[in-house]
Amino acid sequence: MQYSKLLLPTLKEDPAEAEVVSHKLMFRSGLIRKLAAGIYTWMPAGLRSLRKVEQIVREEMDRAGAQEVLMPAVQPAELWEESGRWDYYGKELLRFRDRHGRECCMGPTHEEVITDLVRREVHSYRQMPINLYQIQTKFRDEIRPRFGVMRGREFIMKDAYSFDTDEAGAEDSYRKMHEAYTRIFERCGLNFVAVEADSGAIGGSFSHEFMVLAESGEDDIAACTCGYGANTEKAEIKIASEQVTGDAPPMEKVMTPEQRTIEEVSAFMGVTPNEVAKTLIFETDKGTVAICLRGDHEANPAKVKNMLGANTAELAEEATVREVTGAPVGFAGPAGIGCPVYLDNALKGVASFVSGANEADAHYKNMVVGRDFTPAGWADLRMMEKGDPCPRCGEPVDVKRGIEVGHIFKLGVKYSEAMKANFLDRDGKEKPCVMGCYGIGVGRTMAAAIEQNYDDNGIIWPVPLAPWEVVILPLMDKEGRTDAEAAKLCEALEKAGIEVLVDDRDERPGVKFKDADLLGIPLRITLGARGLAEGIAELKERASGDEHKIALDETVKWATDWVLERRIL
RNA sequence: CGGGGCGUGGCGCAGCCUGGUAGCGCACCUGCUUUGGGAGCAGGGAGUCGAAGGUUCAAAUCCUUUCGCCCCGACCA
Repeated sequence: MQYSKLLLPTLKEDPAEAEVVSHKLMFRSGLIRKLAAGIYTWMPAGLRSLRKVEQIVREEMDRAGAQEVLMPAVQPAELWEESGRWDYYGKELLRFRDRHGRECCMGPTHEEVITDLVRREVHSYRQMPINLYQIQTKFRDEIRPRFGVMRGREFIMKDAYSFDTDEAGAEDSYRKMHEAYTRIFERCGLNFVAVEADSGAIGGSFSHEFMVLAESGEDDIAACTCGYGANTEKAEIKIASEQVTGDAPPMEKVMTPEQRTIEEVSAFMGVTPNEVAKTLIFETDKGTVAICLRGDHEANPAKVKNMLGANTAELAEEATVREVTGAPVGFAGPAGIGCPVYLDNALKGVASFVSGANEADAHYKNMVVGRDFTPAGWADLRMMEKGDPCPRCGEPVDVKRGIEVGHIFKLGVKYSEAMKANFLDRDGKEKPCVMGCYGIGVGRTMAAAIEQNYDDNGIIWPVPLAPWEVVILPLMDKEGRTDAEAAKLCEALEKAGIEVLVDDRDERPGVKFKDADLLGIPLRITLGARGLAEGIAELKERASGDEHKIALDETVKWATDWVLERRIL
């Protein structure tokens, strides 16, 4: 491939709008261009990498016995009404009407479509297990798209759906996907972990997320040396559940004008934040509740939802807070509040604490559970933190940042029951299919690879994802020998099955070096007048920076071997 | 949606406070020189200053409205 004929526009400067490394580098190196918020065009070089991720995904899905299909992007509202998600899915679902006034949406996911397909075509246990997947454009009207293709509104996703006759079969399908995902991310050259996760809006009984470890990740994951890993919103916190008691003096009201935050209140009262209980008001579809946590802990809405069996749980508006507490925001407390109060288990370790008095500018001290108020219940309601005990082995966990590149769910019969995707079993009885669904963000995986592999000069592609494996830089010379050698070398390498980019542009050497680094091609071959005079090519590895002077007639073999060793199959 | 910020040649920005000629760097085109880490000189093309109203002799600049985009919070591959 000749650079001079490619649309590969590189930029010297970072785009003003980009924040994270992968977004900056994908933009600067000409891989993507933006059309609108969260909507991107894949440029030729970017598409090559994207296709490589897709191809790895495709090969591993096929290897796991899944069959590729391609479903429509536009979906009729009726299916969503049937599953119950037309009302439930919210504004993220882009809805519109066609010319006849029929309601439609852009598919954010395809459980409805696939379930419809399977209920029409699969009627017997003999046709299962079956796993169908596609690699297709999804649209989710995110409130705030960001980080380039990492959180776009339109994005490419691989989604797979398995159908089994029973639980055991479904678990086997799930395990196969877990294995396939592990292979996929290994082949992409990524450093990742699979962690237990909350199943959220998709629903279902359990799920795992595949997380690429990177500082810019949007998720916190708890990891333990014993092998346990979980999203911190999912991670179960097991602590001593014995209530600590002490001889606390009677509860006493203290005036605390303008002291609202935990820091302010604890400083004012002369206690540490873990002796203060913070009270948060949540509005849920099961009613308004108050959650009490130790002052230094963070509330976990996912656990609040799960405790109540609610679909939604959001921090309440100021008006609601005033209504239940009778005070401005900042003075809520468990005693005398106008809604049920649930306490986080960690408060069992606090004999008496400071908390809001549900009155402007006032807090109580020496507050004791049971004596001064009666909670509606105790539960694990907070985010796991670094140092909390591992639920499996009890050792302290570490917390790291991760990018969610894949998520697998065991769905059970949620959709098949709602949409009557039934089959006749061996015993002649009609039963709902047991489902699983499995997603991979294809573009996000590519961006995650960049987040994990870059330096000041640009991208450092893992060989399996690089748009080209080798770049040849013929430097200018008067006789034009370097161009001729480059063309010869390119042809020979391509014949050997290597993907080659020749920078045949009429540019100065510095420009070619900079662009080659920026684009992150794993192996660079420089052909200059100096080297040619000695009969050598200069090879440089992008990742390590190691340089090798190789005789011209051995270059093809050397480079081919180098690349083949690094392809992960 | 709440909070903060930005819209000026393709990209990155200055100019706006204190109205009066639209400017800089990169990129682009032509020529000459140069050629091992983003060259130099000369010449050139390209902007209804996001849009619409208003104030004014005069608006990129002041006022109003509106659209778009980015960043911080709640959602997710």
